[in-house]
Amino acid sequence: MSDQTTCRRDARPRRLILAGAHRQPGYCLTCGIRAQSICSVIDDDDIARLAETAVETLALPGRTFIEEGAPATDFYNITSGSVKLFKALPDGRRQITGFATTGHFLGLAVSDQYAFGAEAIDTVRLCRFSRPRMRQLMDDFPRLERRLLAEASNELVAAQNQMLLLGRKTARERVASFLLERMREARDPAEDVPLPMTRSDMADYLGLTIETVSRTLSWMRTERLIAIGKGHTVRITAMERLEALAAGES
Amino acid sequence: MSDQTTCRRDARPRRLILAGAHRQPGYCLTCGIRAQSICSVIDDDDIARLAETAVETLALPGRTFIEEGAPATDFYNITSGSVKLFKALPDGRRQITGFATTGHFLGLAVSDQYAFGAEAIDTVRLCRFSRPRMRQLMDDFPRLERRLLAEASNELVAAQNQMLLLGRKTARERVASFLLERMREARDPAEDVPLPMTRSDMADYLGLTIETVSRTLSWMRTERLIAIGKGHTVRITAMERLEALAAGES
DNA sequence: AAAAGACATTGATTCAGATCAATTCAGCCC
DNA sequence: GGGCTGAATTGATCTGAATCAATGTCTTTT
Repeated sequence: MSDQTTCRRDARPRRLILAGAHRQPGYCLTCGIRAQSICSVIDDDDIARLAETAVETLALPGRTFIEEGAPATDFYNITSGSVKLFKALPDGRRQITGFATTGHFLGLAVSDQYAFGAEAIDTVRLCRFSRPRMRQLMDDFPRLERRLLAEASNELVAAQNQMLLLGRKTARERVASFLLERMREARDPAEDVPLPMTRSDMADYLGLTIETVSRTLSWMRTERLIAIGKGHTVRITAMERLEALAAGES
Repeated sequence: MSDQTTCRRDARPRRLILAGAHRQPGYCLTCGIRAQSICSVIDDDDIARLAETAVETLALPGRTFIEEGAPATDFYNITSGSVKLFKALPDGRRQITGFATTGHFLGLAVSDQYAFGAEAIDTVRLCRFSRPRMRQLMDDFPRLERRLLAEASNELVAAQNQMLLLGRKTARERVASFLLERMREARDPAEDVPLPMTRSDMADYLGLTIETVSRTLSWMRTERLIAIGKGHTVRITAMERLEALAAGES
């Protein structure tokens, strides 16, 4: 009976992915707790009521599943994979406003249009809700609303950090900040930081060009701050100095 | 008896400013509706319960009432006046992440430290809550939580726009975007845009220097896009061209 | 294994905006 | 009105990152 108070459920064709579907790590939709954890607000009755509210979809790498400016009809929860969020100018200039991974919510707009686009980096599993359904869910599960507020607050803090980076940091400081952010994001055992995105994505995230990103990474290598590994990874070899650089202390 | 369902209340020494205190326009704390409007979730009993939850404070121009990195003990609602929010680097470089005016909430942090500083531009009237009190309020009034989520969503959209501006727009595009934003913010009858902040604030908001801001405004004047008025105002004389410039179409 | 294409690095040059440096202007307070 | 002070403008020069241009290095395909 312990499963009755657990968020984890197996996959079925059309269902609400509460968490941990496909045996991958995930977050409870209503409380934000990791997949295997107990989630007291959800029981079998709740799950039966919710079963038909969401559609599971798959987005292949490179697929833009949210178009900037399009009518904001749906709301998404990322079940696995990672996504880049961006805004663009008419002449093609692009700013990546953030990366989102497993457990993140997308499409929370007050406006009736999406304010940003979203594109799959690798293969992404998504849980899609209609907007009225989402409203219903928030009414039925107040903890969901609290969870969304917490996530929005965190994103706001991240956005403010990014504004400081884009408005006032040098190229070296930007790249250092980015590497440390990636490290914290992907809490691997070692200090090997995975960089699954291209140089172009890094540049569009940091407000630089691909050449400057590349040059800066090379400079960091010659300065023995990092070691550039095989297959889009970087090892930080002088954490203290990199942190000082990212914080703008040099 | 119609006052029982109205948010508007007169001022008392220590009280929750629900809205419209001091006969100034304001917003209902729980529903976000303007001062004079009906707010069905608040009645006299609620008001009695809430009466002692907040402290009204005054911040004089230039006063920093939230210190970046300080323990996040309080939560604020701006009752009147305008505020600049900012982050700084150790060497003094500064990024203004936004301006907040009447009705806005500040200090909504998941972390236990403030992620940004806040300084009064003019004289600011504030309604201050302790964090536990705020949590209590959110439990008692679910609409407050919804209101905060809506505000956070809007701020997130604004933050994404600002990231695009800081990462990818030219100085001219930045200043044009800023003027239009100010115009929309202060929906005056005429096209006279008030700019109460200094050139230094504008520069720190747009990721530029004061010289570049000044030069760009002068250029816009010679190009007959704007007319610079007396006492920190600007009149937009070529809306279409300015909008095209802000959108990056030239 | 070779070819093709995308992605990444490195070099040379340019330029938008920063920095340094005077003025000029707008409030203020006697 | 006449200094006084901080803010704003304007000019001259410099520089960090962009742009232009090869070259090099992975991946995928066949």
